[in-house]
Amino acid sequence: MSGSDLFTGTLELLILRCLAGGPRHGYAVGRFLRESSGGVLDVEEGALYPALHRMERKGLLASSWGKTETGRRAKFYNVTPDGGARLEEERVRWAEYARAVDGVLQESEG
Amino acid sequence: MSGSDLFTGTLELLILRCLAGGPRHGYAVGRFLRESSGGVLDVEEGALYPALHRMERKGLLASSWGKTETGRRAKFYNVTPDGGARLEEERVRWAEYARAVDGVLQESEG
DNA sequence: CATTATACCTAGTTCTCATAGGCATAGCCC
DNA sequence: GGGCTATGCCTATGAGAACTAGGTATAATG
Repeated sequence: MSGSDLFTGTLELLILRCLAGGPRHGYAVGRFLRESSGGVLDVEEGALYPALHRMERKGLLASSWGKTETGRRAKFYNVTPDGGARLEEERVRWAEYARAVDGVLQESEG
Repeated sequence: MSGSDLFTGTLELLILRCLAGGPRHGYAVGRFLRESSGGVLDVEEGALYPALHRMERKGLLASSWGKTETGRRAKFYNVTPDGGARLEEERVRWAEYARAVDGVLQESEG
C-alpha cells in the first residue's frame, strides 16, 4: 500500500505502452516507469514480474532470453499482435474512465 | 471484470466526492455516479455497500437512517472531518497518478 | 395481483498488488 | 581477496477490493 493500489487495471496498459516502442526486459520496464514519472509509477517487483508472466500466458506478450548492453542475462519482452490490439482497447478505456472521474471531481459544488 | 477493476483505488475518492455536497444514501450514490458519467462509472452494489461500510469503519463517513423524498427508508451518509481531509489527499494522489499515466501514454513513440 | 424499481445487505470467489524473502553475477571500494 | 551495491530474475504468502449471486423488504405500476 506504500505506493499506489491505483495500479489495478492500469498496470497492464502501462507495460504494453512501455514495450510498444520495442523489446525491453522486465527490470528495464520497472525502471523506465519509475524514472519517466518522477517516481510516481513505482511498480514493485512482486507486482511487475507476475504481471509480465500473466500477460505472456494471455498471449499479449512474448519473451526471449538475451543479453543487456552490459552483458547481463535478461528476459526481453515484446508485444504480440493481440497485445497491440489490447493496448488500444485499454488506452480508450483509460481515457474514458479518467475523463469520467475528472468529471465527477470537477462537478461544481452545491 | 465486466465493468472496471479500474475502480480499485478511486472508488473511495468518488464516493467522498459524491457526498461532499451533502448527505446522500447509498443507492443514490451509485445512481449519481452512473448517470453523471453516462454509464462509465457503474459501481456494482456488491462493491458499493461494502465500500460505504468500510469507509464508515475507517471514520471517513458517518451514517444515519432516514427517509427519501418518496418516503422510503434509506441510510444517509455524510463526510466526517477525517473524510474531508482524505478527499483532498486522494484528489491530489489521483491527479498525480493520472498525469503520470497520461505522460507515459503520450510519450513520443520511437 | 404480479412485476418493476427502489433500497438495503452479505457470503464466497477471484484477481491483483505488496511483503518479503530467495538466487546469481558484475562492478566497485577497501 | 572480501564485502557491498546494483542489476536481473523469481515466487509463496497474505491482504484487500471488486464482482457474482444470491437474499430481504416496500412502494409504485401494470
